[in-house]
Amino acid sequence: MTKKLFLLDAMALIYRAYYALIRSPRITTTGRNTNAQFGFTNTLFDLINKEKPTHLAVCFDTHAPTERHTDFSDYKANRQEAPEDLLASIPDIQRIIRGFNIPCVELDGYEADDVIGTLAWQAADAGYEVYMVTPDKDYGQLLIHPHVYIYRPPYMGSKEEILDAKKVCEKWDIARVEQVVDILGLMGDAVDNIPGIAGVGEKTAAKLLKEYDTLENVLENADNIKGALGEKVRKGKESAIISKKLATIITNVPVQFHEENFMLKEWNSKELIDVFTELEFKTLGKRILGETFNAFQSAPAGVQTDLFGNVVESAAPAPKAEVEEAAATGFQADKNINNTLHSYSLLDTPEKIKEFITVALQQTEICFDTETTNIDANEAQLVGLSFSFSPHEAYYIPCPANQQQTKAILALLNELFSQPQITWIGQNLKYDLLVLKWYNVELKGALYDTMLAHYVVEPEGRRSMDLLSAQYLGYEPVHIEELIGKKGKNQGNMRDVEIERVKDYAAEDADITLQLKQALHPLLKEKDVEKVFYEVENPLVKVLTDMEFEGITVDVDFLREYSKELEREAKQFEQNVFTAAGVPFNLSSPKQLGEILFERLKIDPKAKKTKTGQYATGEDVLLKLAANNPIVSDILGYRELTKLRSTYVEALPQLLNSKTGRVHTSYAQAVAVTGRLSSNNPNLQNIPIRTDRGREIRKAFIPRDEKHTLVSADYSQIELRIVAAISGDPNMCEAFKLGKDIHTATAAKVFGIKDEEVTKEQRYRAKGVNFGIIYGQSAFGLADNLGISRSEAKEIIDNYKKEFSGITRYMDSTINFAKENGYVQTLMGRKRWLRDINSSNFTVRGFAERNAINSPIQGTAADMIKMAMIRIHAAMQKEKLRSKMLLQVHDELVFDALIEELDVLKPLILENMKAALPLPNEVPVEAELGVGQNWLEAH
DNA sequence: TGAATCACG
DNA sequence: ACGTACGTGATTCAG
Repeated sequence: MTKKLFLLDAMALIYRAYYALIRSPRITTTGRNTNAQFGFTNTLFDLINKEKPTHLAVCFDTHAPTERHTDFSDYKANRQEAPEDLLASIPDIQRIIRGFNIPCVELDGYEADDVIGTLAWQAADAGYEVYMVTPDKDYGQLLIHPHVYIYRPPYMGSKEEILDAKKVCEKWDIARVEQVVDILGLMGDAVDNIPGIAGVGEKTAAKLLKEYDTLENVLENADNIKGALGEKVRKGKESAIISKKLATIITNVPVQFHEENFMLKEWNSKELIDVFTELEFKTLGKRILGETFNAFQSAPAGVQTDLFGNVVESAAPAPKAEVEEAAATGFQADKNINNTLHSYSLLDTPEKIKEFITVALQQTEICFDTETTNIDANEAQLVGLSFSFSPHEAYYIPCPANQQQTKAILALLNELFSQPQITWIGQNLKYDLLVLKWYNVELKGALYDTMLAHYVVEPEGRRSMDLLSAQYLGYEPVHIEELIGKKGKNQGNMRDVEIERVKDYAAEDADITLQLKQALHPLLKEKDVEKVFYEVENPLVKVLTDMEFEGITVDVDFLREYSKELEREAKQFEQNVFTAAGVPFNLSSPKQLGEILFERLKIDPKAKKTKTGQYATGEDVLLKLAANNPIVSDILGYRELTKLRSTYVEALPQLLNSKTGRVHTSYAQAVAVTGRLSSNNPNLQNIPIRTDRGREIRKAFIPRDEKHTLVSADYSQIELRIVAAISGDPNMCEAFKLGKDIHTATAAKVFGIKDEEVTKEQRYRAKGVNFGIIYGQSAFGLADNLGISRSEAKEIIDNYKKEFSGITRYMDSTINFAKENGYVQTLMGRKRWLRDINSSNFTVRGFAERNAINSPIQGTAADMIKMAMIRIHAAMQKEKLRSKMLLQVHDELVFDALIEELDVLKPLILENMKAALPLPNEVPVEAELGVGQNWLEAH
């Protein structure tokens, strides 16, 4: 058997693991970030399992300076300090490596690539196949030696990749691997601060080498190179020579390859168990160490769940002697069970489907998933359905392109779907429900959406099924890209993929989702978020499905006319700006605009720059300059009109559904950390209203026909009512109870006058403070926002704090709660974790503190309207109304109302909105309702 | 792909 | 001394 040596570039892999999960970091209950430890361990374990190396070593860099640093002081000079979390992970990772009984190699004065290069060549000389495990392309130069390869572990959905000399040459577009150092010398490396030749990148370097073969030859012939490139090369000669030297990996480092040291040995399980327990690697620990790992786990104390997440009696922890024995022996883990032990059946005849239905009818919980032709559920055709009710077992029913046949299959399944006692489990069920609704299929039972379970357990970060599977099951499922290719114009269609492959993919999805449900289910209780999950999020799914199915009618002719008008006016503004500037330029480019305003016209000597070094030209900046510079109002005018045109007026008519001719937005139910919905494709939650020209666009949203009219109902000052209610501040509660205008009442208190004496300006300022409170604003921010002095702002805030001391108390106690518990929560128990709340960094902590104040307010409002939607939806069904709920805009609901139903519908909406979530301290909830021939009129 | 800008609550 | 309001999504430019 050939001997296979794997050499791991530790730091490169650690960095990659850390940043791969940066958007949804793994945090332990004690607040440690374990991205790097998790990712590295996963990679290492998968590698051992899959590639079956006979020999293995991990190479680290040391802190000692290398020859490269002494020769060239800028080397790696602009490399940023690694994040704290990442550095803290290194000792853990070294413990893990020790646990696997793998040697760590490091040598002062040399970098990991030098050590790896030297060992690789020695081992290859000794007859090994050597794989250097790294994402770094620079290693390509070492492939001069046959039997040495680069192994790039799987990353972010792409498969692992083994690079030989030929593949490396293809990647760089060069003829021989020897040229890797030449290309690096020419182009440099921004990460390591290797300069190369200024203005020469990868493509140019490859071109030069095609002609001149080596870097030295390029430099010798510099005088023959024409044009700007020749100039660059002549200027960069010296730099190129240094760069090549820096990029050359040293292969005669004083290390010796001794094969007995690098041989894979038995693991030190005790060490591994200790580290994994400490890092809270539950599923990963189990995957690597097998069932025995559970026996060592103390938390959660002996709780295990059965197939459907019900708590069952757990086995007693293993006796001490057994523990010692297991630790002493060491043992290899089972293979990835998902790959080997599953049974996925293809149900491609009516008989098989019927047989399946008979079994499925016995179940109370079934996991299912649809395969379709389109990511837009409203345009999708069904390609197949998969089901699972037992882990590692799943069924796939293909649906032919012939829609009649597909309907016949669905007719068979309808008996199953209409069972009221079955709970349907799925990941993002709204999608599947919507696809089925277009086939007239409706699910009668309750829903259990794993995406939403994860949302309430961990509202931040992403939750694609692939990610959840990796995180909670330690298993990487088949990626959809492997079937239909990457997103883009060449993306294929699920319909064209071989049925066997779709079966494996689809069945696995249902299987994994079922397992995910089991993994997530105990966390709902652990984190105490069951209420919001069962009473708010899951029941909302069917409501949103129906809203997305309906869509809203858009008056395209009106928009076309309006577009022309906006274009005409925008041109005029643009002309005015060009005239004032004395030169035409791209007014849509903030960069060019900044240069014109602040360098050419010099309208503000104190112009501020953004963090990227450009001039800031945002609306707030420009408004301050508007008084003295007439050009500014033309710029703002242009901005307003082009924004309206490109984002709404031109975009909306492109998004009409092919079947309905209406616009169907999609609501994201698991995106906003506070619990709000968000709307996309198109976003119908940001249709203009604040300016006259913008507001016009609302006229384009109209009822579906002459028998209908639009109804809009919105909560009045809901967030401030929630502040009053949960803070219990007597003055603010009182104002609401008396039905006062809250901003006027606030102004009266703050300025010490009667309600009737409050001026417009005073009310405006009080409104500013009220909003500031909701966001945790400072005096500076208030001053900036209201355009008043800082001292004035401070006085107002001080008065506010005195008059509404309950609110100040609430803010302080909320922050304290967050500091002690690490989270804040809404009235429905929706939580947001604030891991930075105790940070020593002022800015970071400040951000967390403002979140602590704002999230319960914004989140409670979100809970309330979601519950109102569920109630209204149910009441409309009960009354058999044919009017439809169409849109939700955070505190507003829009309906297509059958005119004859208005008398029933209006009170039904208002009463359910008000009663959806009663507030403490008897603070009343008010809602208002309007009717009109378009959205503007109704609002 | 990220930054800047701006639409909404 | 520092930076300064919460939550979203779409469009445009530019590297």
